[in-house]
Amino acid sequence: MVDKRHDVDRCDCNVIHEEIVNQVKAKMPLEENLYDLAELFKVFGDSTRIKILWALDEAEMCVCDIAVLLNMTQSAISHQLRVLKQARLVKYRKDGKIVFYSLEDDHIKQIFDQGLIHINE
Amino acid sequence: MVDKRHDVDRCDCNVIHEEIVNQVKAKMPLEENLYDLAELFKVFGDSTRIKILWALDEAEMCVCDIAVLLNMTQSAISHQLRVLKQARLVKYRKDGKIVFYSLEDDHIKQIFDQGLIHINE
DNA sequence: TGATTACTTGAATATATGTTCATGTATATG
DNA sequence: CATATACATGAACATATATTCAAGTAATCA
Repeated sequence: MVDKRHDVDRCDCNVIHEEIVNQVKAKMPLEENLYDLAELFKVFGDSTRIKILWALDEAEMCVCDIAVLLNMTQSAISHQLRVLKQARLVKYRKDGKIVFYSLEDDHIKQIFDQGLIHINE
Repeated sequence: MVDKRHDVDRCDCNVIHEEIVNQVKAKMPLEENLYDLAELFKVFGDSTRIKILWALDEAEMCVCDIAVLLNMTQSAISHQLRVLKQARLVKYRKDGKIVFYSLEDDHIKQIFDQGLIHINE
C-alpha cells in the first residue's frame, strides 16, 4: 500500500522527525482557540485601537473627546469603537446624546505591558 | 480672536471635558511606542503565525515539519517565518540543508496566556 | 557533475481592513 | 415643531496582507 498523504509537500524530515511533530501536534491547543487568540490580537494590531484602549484605561471618555485626543474624525473613531465593542474590550453608557465608553476588561493593560517588554528588550 | 482648530470636528464636550482630555493626553505613551506595540500585535494577529509560535514553543522545528504539522505549503510557512524573523520573534540555525527555527523570546507564551485569559473569561 | 532536497523569494491574486464621505437616528434645545 | 448636537452606519476607496505559483539558491548525494 502506498502512503496517500498528498495534502502538502512532504520531505525526508517528516519521517525523521515524525515523533517530535506528533508530540507537538498532541500538545497544540484546539484550532478554534488559536483562531480566537489571533482574532483578539488582530484587534490590538492597529495603532488607532491601541490608542483608544490606552486612553480609556486612563478615563471613561465620549466619542468626540477621543476623536479630538487622537486628532481623527468621529466617524473613524466610531467605526473602531464598534470593533472594540464586538471584541468585548469596551462597554458604553448613554447620558443624553453623549455616549461614554470605558474598558470592559481589567487586564488589557497587562497584555500591553507584556508586549512592551518584548519591544524594549 | 477665533479658535482656529479646524483639524477635526469639535463639539461642546471638548470644552466641558477639556481638562480630562488634556490629562489623558499627558499620560499617553509616545506615538512611536504605541505604533510599535500595534505592529507587534499585528504579527500575533494571524492564526498561521500563532500556530507556528505555539509549535516552536514546544520544540525547535524545521520548515517542512512545520508545514506538515499545519498542513500548509513550505512556501507559505517560509513567508510567515520571514515575518516572525523581522519581528525578532524567532531565530534559526542551519544544519546542512535543513533550517531549524526556534523562539527568540522567552515570554511570547506569557503574552498568549494573557490573551487566553480574556477569551476564556 | 548532474540530480535531488530543503528552503527562499518575487510576482500575482484574492481577500481583508481603515478611513472618508454622505446619510440616518436619537436626544436636546430654542 | 424645527434645528442642532452626538453618534452610528453603509458604501466606496485605497491600502495591506496571506497564500499560491513559478523560479531561484545552497547543500547533499549518486
